[in-house]
Amino acid sequence: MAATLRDVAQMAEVSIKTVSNVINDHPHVRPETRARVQSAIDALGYRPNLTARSLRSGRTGAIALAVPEVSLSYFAELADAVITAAEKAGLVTLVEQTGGDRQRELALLTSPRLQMTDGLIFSPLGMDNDDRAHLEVDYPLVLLGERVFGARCDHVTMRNTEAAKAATEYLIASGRRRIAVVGHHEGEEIGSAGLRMKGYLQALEEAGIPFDRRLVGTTGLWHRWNGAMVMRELLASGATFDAVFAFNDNLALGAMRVLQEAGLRVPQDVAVIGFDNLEETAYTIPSLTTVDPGREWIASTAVETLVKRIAEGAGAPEPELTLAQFRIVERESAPRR
Amino acid sequence: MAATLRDVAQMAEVSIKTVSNVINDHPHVRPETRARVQSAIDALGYRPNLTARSLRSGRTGAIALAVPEVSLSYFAELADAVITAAEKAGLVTLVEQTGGDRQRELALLTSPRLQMTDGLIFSPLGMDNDDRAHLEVDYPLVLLGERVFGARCDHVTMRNTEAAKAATEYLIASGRRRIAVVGHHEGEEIGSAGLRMKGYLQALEEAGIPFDRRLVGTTGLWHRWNGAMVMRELLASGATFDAVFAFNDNLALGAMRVLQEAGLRVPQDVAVIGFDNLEETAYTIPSLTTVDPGREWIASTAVETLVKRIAEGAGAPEPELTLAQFRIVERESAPRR
DNA sequence: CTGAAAGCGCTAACAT
DNA sequence: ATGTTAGCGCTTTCAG
Repeated sequence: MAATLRDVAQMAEVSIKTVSNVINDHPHVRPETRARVQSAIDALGYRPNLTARSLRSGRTGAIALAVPEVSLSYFAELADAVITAAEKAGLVTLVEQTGGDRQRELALLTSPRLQMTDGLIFSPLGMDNDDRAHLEVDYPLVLLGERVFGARCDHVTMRNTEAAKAATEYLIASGRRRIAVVGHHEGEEIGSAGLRMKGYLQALEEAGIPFDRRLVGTTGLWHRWNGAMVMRELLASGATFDAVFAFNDNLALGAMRVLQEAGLRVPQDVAVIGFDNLEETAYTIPSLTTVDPGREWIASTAVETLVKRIAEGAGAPEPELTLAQFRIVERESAPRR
Repeated sequence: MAATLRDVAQMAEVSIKTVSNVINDHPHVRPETRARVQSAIDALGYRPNLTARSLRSGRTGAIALAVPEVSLSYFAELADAVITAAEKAGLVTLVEQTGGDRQRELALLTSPRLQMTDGLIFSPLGMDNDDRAHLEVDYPLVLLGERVFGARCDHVTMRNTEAAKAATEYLIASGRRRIAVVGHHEGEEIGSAGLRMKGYLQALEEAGIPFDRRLVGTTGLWHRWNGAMVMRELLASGATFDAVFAFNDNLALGAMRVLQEAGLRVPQDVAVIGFDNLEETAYTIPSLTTVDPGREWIASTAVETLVKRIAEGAGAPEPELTLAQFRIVERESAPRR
């Protein structure tokens, strides 16, 4: 059996309170007493029981991170960043997977499993804007992503439309005029696809380039394979284009591979720009020009925001929407000029 | 303030114990009483306090998973599998990152943060065999990976040498004779590189193919970029080969890309086989033949083993070494014939 | 500066 | 079938 405060107190011949004072670095302990207590702690190999501490203090020292799947590159890198940021704040991270399934997402929000944590960082995929009432929960919650806007909780996300517009403008500035997109979701207004499409359209319009529906590649999923498939369709359709804006890096990599397979040179014949700045995009051949949506910043800001909410308890200020800075990472697949 | 057992008991006009019985599905509760309690629970929105339950029961319902980095594909997919398996067992998973750093790995083993969990699934990278005494801890621990063998704790891992031998034999059976390897670690005997190299050498020897040192590509890190670099060196060296066995999929993908860039056809001119069976290898072009080392099985077995240990407490049977079945996944980069 | 004692919310042994 | 009660190990008033 592990040693308890009581054991230490007994051994050091002081009260339990004094031991507690020593452990929590409270002042008002005579150096001499402190030393005696400390040696008892060492002798017994005492380690405070965090569960008991949690019960008493109402804090667990853990946060939950809920994502669709950690094995998807974007979420893997997000999880890495969140875990690292949480650790710096002295918190451990408990990872939940929802599979991007609306039912599981809603269930998670009221799961007793969350009781083990002080708060939740939540990246839904299956929920939509009509579900936003479900996000009014009685524990600290920070929302990520672009499935839901206007919920009464803190929300940290990226500037999808602006970033997509900038990506498109970047291609235009480098002299491209016929820019295909890959990853469109028909009829979607919010959500990554909808918002990025909007940015693309804005950029075209401002540049006076007519929108050509034949250059739109539609695909629900955004895995590498989908990018390849969509690009095959575009090529087969006979459409001509000199650049591709893929709505994420997986799509871009799949599309790029098919372009090369078809004998088209990237970037000479077709420039390719992605979105996400996954680590591996620096090492592909050619390396991928992409939008860094500020993933690291989002992760650390989400943790900071959550930590603040946890500290505040109730009676806190209004929830905020915070947007990350993005930047275009220029690499080989789409040089600036 | 959240409702407690007491509040529910008061509202339902029963004792606290009866409420507890209802919640824990104990028998000996009259249906009528049960219904009354249940409606009080619903009315108050009562949710059991897991922290209190933990303190009382000595179980937290959480396990820890420690990996180098969740953003590395292999560990991302491992984490996905572990989290999923743990969830099936009613456990949540707390993810810790060590960065593959020996000091952090050792520190983690004695971290108070583990107090929040019932046990640990640990995949070290920086530790070596001499550190195995550190794995004798007083909580349930399941070791993964191939950095440490013979420690006094359960160990679930893959058949590295056998699988590597089988991969090499597969290439030989398909008619290849000059098989390059990518990912060698000079002088390593255990660890993924050492064990896989051993399997490669065994296969060559049994087939009567002389070992050619010029076909060995050495690289400490196993990212895609390293595979590309090593392959460039091999090609530049003038060495000739008709197949490549890469010690993991990242290396294989990097190498394959460089081969194609150099105008060599995969698999016609050079066959490529990897190791890991990452999800994305099914979707590369060409798709990658690779060794599935049994990652899913390892994850679920690790969780099962840990659950068993947790249930047993002390006075338990000897720790076991369990090895996953592997299989060769035949895809385009190295057809069977 | 230190000690005594009251709980945090729950479970389980023991009573009825 | 249901009620009473003693802690799990800690923090934290409140006294001394």
